[in-house]
This record gives sequence, C-alpha cells and structure tokens, in this order.
Amino acid sequence: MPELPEVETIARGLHNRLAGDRIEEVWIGDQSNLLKSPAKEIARVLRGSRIEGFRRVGKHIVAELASKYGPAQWVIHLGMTGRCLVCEPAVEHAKHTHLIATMASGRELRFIDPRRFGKLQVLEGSKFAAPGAEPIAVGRERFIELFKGRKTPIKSALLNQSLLSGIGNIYADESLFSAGVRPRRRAASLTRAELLRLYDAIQQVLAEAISAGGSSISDYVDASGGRGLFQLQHRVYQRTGKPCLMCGTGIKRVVIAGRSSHYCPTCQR
DNA sequence: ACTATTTCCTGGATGC
DNA sequence: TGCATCCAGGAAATAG
Repeated sequence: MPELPEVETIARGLHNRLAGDRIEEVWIGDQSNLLKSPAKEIARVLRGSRIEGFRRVGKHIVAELASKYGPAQWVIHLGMTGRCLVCEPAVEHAKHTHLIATMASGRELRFIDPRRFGKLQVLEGSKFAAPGAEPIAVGRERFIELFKGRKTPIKSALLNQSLLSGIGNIYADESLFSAGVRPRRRAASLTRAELLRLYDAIQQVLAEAISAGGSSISDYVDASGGRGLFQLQHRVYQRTGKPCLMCGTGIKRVVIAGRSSHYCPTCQR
C-alpha cells in the first residue's frame, strides 16, 4: 500500500524518466470512482502538455504541466493498489489499466488500479496542497501541537491526513514501535518526551524506508516495476505472533478504527 | 468541532 | 477441486 516512502519513490522514478517529455495522446478506460475531474477535462489538459516534473505531496503524486492553457497540475493518488508504470508500448497491458498517456518519446505512462481506490484529477489556476503537514518537513514544536487535546488513539491521529499527510498503516505501526508507544494511547496523553521520541522515530523510519525504495507488501512497485525492500525491515507490521526483535515477546495485533495495528506489549507502553 | 463507523473495490488466502 | 467467506486499507461520506 503506497504511503509516503512508496509515493516518494514512484514520484522520483517518474521524474527521472519523464521530466521534459510531452504527452501526445491520452486514453482513459474505466472511470468509476477514479476520476475527481471529468474524463474529458483530464484528457483536454493532459494532451499536448509538457511535463515539467513530478513531485510528492503527502501521498499524492503531482505532475507540473505546461499545458496549452497555461500552467496546470495532474494530481494522482494511488489509493491501496494503484500503480504508475513507465513502459514501452509493446509491453502487454496489465488488467485494470485505467489510463494510458503516450509520450513524445514513445514511452507510455500507465495508471493501473485493481481496487479503484485511487484518484485522478487535473487542476488549472489553483495549486494542489496537502490537507496536513509534511511528516518529514514539519518542525518539532508544530508536530507536538498537532496532538494537543486529542482524545483519539495516537495511531488514529497518525493516520489522519489532515494532521500529517503521508503516514499510513505500515509507518504508523513501525514509528510507534520505534518510539515505544502503544497505538491505543490517547494522543493527548503522550508526554512531551514521548512526542519527541515519536517525532524522531517518524523521521528515522521514513528516511530508512525511502532509502530502501519503500515496502512491497502486495501490489506496490516503483515506476519501473521494481519492488521495494523495506518490508524486510518491518519490526511489527504484519508480524503478529512472531517474537519481538528487541525482547522476544510475541507481537500483538489489535483493531483500531477498523485498521489492524501491531505492537510489542513489552517494548511499547 | 471532534470522533467513530461505514462504504467503496478486487484478489489472495483460508476453510470446509 | 471448488465454492463461499474473510481480509487487506485510504479517504470520503455518514452518523453520533
């Protein structure tokens, strides 16, 4: 499932392979639930646009476009199972391919999403902004402020994109383990010292995950179809019943806000 | 203003 | 082997 490190990896890959290229043709297939802008509008803006570059904003991929109509943005959210692949036209079409952009270079950018939780939109005139703070750019004091007075479990607060944009289930669990904080703790109950530990844990976990090219759990691959490696370094996520790598205690799984949450009952308090 | 729950969707794993 | 059921979860919508 693409979270910040996976989206960062994909955005970098797209940038390296497609920045400066021009979109010549656009094909849009299945549209149900995927499109936040009408298909015609997406096709109109993309067709003929030069791609100035790709970057990540929260869990979104943003393509900066020089379109016929002026500056524009193409915003892609991968949802659970979305993929953005750069490939040669001869490569067989994957099932659930919903959009194909044919570039002047001859390559294709394909958007594939079996579960269709992804979202595509184009923006003209306005600039895309994530609803919350960037987890790897936010300052310590602002980070601490985010959780003041919140009764919701810290795990839920970390998943709330309007507080921090980019953290999902994997990195919330891994960061909480690293900080020694149980996922069910009320956000407001964390001490300043615990919040600072959590802040440092998030910085470290995300940086390591980006270095490893993300976590390939089920569907995730980068823009060239390569897998990430960070799943090999998971210490709690999907390790239910297995011994904690620090103390040997069995890792527990509980459901918080409908999401599976993994933690070590000894290392996390 | 918050917080919790439900819904969308498919494929892989599991159970009988 | 085959069929039904469960489970994965990001974020919008809905309910409390």
